Amino acid sequence: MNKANATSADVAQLAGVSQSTVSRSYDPNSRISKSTRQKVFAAAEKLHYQVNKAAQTMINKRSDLVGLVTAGLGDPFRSEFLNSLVLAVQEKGLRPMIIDVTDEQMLDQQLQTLLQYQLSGVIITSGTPSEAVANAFIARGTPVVLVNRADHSSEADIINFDNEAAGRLAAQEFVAAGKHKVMVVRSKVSSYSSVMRSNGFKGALLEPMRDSSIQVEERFCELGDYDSGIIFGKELIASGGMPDGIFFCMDYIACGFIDAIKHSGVYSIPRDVAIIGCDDITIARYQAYALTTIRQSAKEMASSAVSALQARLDHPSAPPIQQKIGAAVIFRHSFVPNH
Amino acid sequence: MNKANATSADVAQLAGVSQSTVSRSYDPNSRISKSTRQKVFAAAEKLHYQVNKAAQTMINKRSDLVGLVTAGLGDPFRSEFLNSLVLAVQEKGLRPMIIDVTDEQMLDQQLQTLLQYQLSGVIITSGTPSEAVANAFIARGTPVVLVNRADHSSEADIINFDNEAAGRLAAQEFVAAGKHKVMVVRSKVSSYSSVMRSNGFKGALLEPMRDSSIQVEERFCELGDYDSGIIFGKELIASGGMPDGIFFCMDYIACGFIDAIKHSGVYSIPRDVAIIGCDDITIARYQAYALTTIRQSAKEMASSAVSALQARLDHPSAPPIQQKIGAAVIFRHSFVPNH
DNA sequence: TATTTCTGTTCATACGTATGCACAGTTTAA
DNA sequence: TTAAACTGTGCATACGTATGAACAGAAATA
Repeated sequence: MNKANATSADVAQLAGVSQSTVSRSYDPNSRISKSTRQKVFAAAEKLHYQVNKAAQTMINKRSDLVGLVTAGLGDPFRSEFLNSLVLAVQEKGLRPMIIDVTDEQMLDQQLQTLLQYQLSGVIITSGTPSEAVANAFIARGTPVVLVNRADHSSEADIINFDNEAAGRLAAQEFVAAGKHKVMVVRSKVSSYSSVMRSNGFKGALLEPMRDSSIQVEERFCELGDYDSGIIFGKELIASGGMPDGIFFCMDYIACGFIDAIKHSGVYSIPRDVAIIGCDDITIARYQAYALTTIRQSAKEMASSAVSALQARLDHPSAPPIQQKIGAAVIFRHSFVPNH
Repeated sequence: MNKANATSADVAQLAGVSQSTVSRSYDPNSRISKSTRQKVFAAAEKLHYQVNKAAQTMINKRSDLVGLVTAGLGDPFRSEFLNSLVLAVQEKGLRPMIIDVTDEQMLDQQLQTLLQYQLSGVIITSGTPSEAVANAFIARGTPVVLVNRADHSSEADIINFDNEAAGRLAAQEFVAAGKHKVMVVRSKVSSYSSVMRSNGFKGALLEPMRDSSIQVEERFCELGDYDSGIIFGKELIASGGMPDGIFFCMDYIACGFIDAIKHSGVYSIPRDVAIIGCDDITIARYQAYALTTIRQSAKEMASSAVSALQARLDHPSAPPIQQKIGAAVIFRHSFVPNH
């Protein structure tokens, strides 16, 4: 059994036909008699024949491999998203190849070796330092899908969560709940998504038509992670001036903030300060956080991205697509609307 | 620029040498004059030449692709581990290809198509219904590394977290702290890891030499996730008989339990009941949980697995390796040792 | 019946790389 | 000085598949 794999030639010999007939048997549009096809399939089964993708790739110039470019999969939303991407890719009969470009030092080298594989397509997720990556693949004629990225220049298909709408929704909830002083918090390191969310939030509160008895302020924390949320919370408690509503551009930060508040014991959530996050990461629903948040559906984003790629493979010269994925409020304990 | 990739023949022509000379230029053990090599590299750079992996694979019978077989990457430990695996694989100049076999229905089909790629190796992680997967690859002569799996029969290399030691460590801590009545909790669905952890825990407490004034009981919850921990906690609170120490075979369950306890307000952690988890997932350190736990180093596991694979590639016929990765207690708030 | 269309198959070749073999030129050994 | 060893390069081929072209026979058309 520890033999080399059976080839189509082996199958051909066993079935008593030519190699080309074997190959054509697997093409549904080919003119092959039923009896011959049966013979071929029987022989193939007996030999456990599996097509050699490497050989196939040489001819098709396509490997059915899809590159999923990401900057780490440490944080929960990213890994959920990647999980959904993997499943969606698999469902289409393609194979996901992960490319982690966390280490920017290695980016160039990574990119070089990546071009060696004849990828069918590349899906680039947010946070990636990827202008270069995208361009390199587009130059080679490999389809590229950008997810949650600012880039507009390219010929790539683009899938974006409706970040502005997310911010707007949060703002509307605070207004409807009669809040007087609200804050929006994002990380100093400006990611496209966070900036748009913050803009959406501020924009909705600064609309000229609105009688603005509501006060809004933008604040920053160091990074977009849990620890930054803790630090931000401690500082805000110490400095005073706690608002009655805060919109965090990332759930992660919100969770850190909540822990800081609870630990201090000074304020109560949502009575003194109501909190809305964004993304709906897994732990947002945990009782310790019970975070009201704007959901970004990882599943929906992923399946849209893969569908876009599939469409591009089917129609390589179609005009680029640009698609927005809707936002929705998920109510939990950290903010409760007036009913 | 939207051209087909340059081939070694193109490089050869530009450099004024033969294709075989180009190929040999990239082999450090080949006899090539310095001047020729320089000419070749210069030409290659000018044409942005990158070797075609598909063609290379046909000759080498190796794609440098490593299959990472996993059952979903939803839960935090799994995704951390996968993250480490991806990085470790990339570091060796190999490429990670994810294979998610969550859907057992598709397993067979997945497996079939997988064999089409000439994978250099396969790393199979726990929870995978993978006896079949492993055997299929071994039969084809593809190296297989099993991580945290019970399988012993095969010719694969095996990397295991020292699950028994983890359980033992937890038990020893409870003994040293003078606990009287302890529990070990795992999911009904018996995974290899959980069973071994539980056995290690019970074994350490039932040693014949020990003067056993300590009472130990094993309990089960439905699944190995957060929600099961919540349910388990509620039931235990309702039924009474709260022990003074609980070892959870998975951090995940422990987090759910902690939330259930806090929500009920009846007991205090760690005063009434001390808690030790296992794995050290990301959120274990969050203030909401501050979980004392037995760390399973994802990084260490991953780099060991990849190193084992690398060794196997270098020496295909070496005897199978079996390696244990050590456990260590991480102290946080849910259990504080007497000092 | 002669011609055309259709069906089912085989032949031959291309994809891009690595490598055994042959060979010419150069250096070392005898 | 002649033989032997070594160095650097090119030629030819194999890897396994897909596909255009050719072709033989059957069926349909004129």
